[in-house]
Amino acid sequence: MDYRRTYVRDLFSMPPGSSTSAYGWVKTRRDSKGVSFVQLSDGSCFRDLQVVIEAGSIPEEQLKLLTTGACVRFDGEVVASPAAGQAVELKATGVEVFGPADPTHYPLQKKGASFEFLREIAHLRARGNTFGAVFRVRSQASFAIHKFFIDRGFHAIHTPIITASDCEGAGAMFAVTTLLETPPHEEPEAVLKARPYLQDFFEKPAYLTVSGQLEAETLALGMTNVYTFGPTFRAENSNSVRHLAEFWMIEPEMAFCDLDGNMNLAEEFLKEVIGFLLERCAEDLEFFNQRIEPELLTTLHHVVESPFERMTYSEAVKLLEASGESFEFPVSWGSDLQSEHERWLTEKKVGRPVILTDYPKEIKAFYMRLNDDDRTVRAMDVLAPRIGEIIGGSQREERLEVLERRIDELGLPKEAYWWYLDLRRFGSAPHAGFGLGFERLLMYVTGMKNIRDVIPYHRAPGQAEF
RNA sequence: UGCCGCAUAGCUCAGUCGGUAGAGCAGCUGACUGUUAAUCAGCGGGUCGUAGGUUCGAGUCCUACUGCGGCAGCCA
Repeated sequence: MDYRRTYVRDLFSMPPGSSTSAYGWVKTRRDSKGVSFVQLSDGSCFRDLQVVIEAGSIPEEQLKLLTTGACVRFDGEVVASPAAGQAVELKATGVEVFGPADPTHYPLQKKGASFEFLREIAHLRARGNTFGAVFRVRSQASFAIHKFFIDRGFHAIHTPIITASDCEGAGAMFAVTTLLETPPHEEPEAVLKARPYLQDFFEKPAYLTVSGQLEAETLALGMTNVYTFGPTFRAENSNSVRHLAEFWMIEPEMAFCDLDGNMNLAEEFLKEVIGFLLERCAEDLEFFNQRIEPELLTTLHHVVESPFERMTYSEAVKLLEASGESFEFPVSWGSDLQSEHERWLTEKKVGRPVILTDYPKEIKAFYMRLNDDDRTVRAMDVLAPRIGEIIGGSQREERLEVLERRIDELGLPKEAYWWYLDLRRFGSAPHAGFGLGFERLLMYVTGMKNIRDVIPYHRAPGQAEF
């Protein structure tokens, strides 16, 4: 056995008469008087292979083992199918059962199960249509993202996953410590209190990263265009269909780039990645369009073909105030937009992705470049129909005095930012970048409604099985 | 974390006014020469999430707890 062999995907284009083997897992078996049919899947593509087993061609006791979930190899001949539903099929001459699956205990069945149930058996769900398709799209999307940046001369960089500075300011963090190596019955809280952090592994508090942005900026101011694509952790107690405690984030950072350039990159990025997937994952996306989100292909093509709407936060607030809609939360300049506001803008008002810019400085991070009005910053959020905010970014504050003033205003520990401020002290440059949640992109592209269903094993409050 | 909802067969669900539980699928047995979520006949399958309470009687009403889901917030 070798990975270089025929996959189910390949069988569909083999000429009738070819002798071959097919490895995979049984989805269903249908029996008739003199013939049985097995749907075989190996995850190499969306389609199943129909295997035809004529009576007597394999031993009766082997046939009985071919139940849903069983892992097998069929040997046989590719033949033109006489029935509708598939062009070719495999006429079996032999079978080897690698792993039977007792049908009275195997939790999957040929009929669909709820996503909630499948989450509980996440170790088996990749065998079904939906999750096979999700994870194939995830793989291709990952490739498309790297290709997009590498094609444009960006350098892939790896920012640290463990960070010893509490200054990223993007939400609650997971502590990283070796102080808990003592057995739990020795009361870890007491241990933590009794022993100063000086005795911990890093000799200071350490955390899992919530963003690689600040580190990415340091590489951009030396290598010009860089990007990260790695795991990110947020310890927020958030229980929603679009948040995870562990997720993958893409963060490009560009020197000699302003907010307009940043918006151009974000728009190009979404268009190219989605366009790539429309081509490369056509069968999988067709499935999502039929079974998950009826408007999927229409909206994806629309995103690829039409320019994104761009407006300032202030313009958006005016539109919302004039909308006549009765929102649960009132709209007023200076407060952050609620989900319902973002949804109205992108779904009802514009009907395609919208980029909002120039938010009030009070509701955005300290590192965003201050506008001349001294009230707004060069921030941008890309909002997409169905899922809301998909990208958040900004032009960064490159002026040392302004950045120091912002840090002081917000009462942040300036000493901790010494290296970040050094960038502005020595050879500072206008620069910009954004962050994109990989799983949010996958939700958008597949139409899946819950972020927990676009990652193999989700991490959320109280959820760390597998 | 707040609000709302749900929890009944392996899965998806129904269960009326409170009267000791039902369907489809899956499983098992059989029928059928090519099926496509095959079809047809028969069979088995339940401590109704847990613990209390009200009642002659609770799947059904009440309380608490647990689990899950949705919405909101936090954001990517």
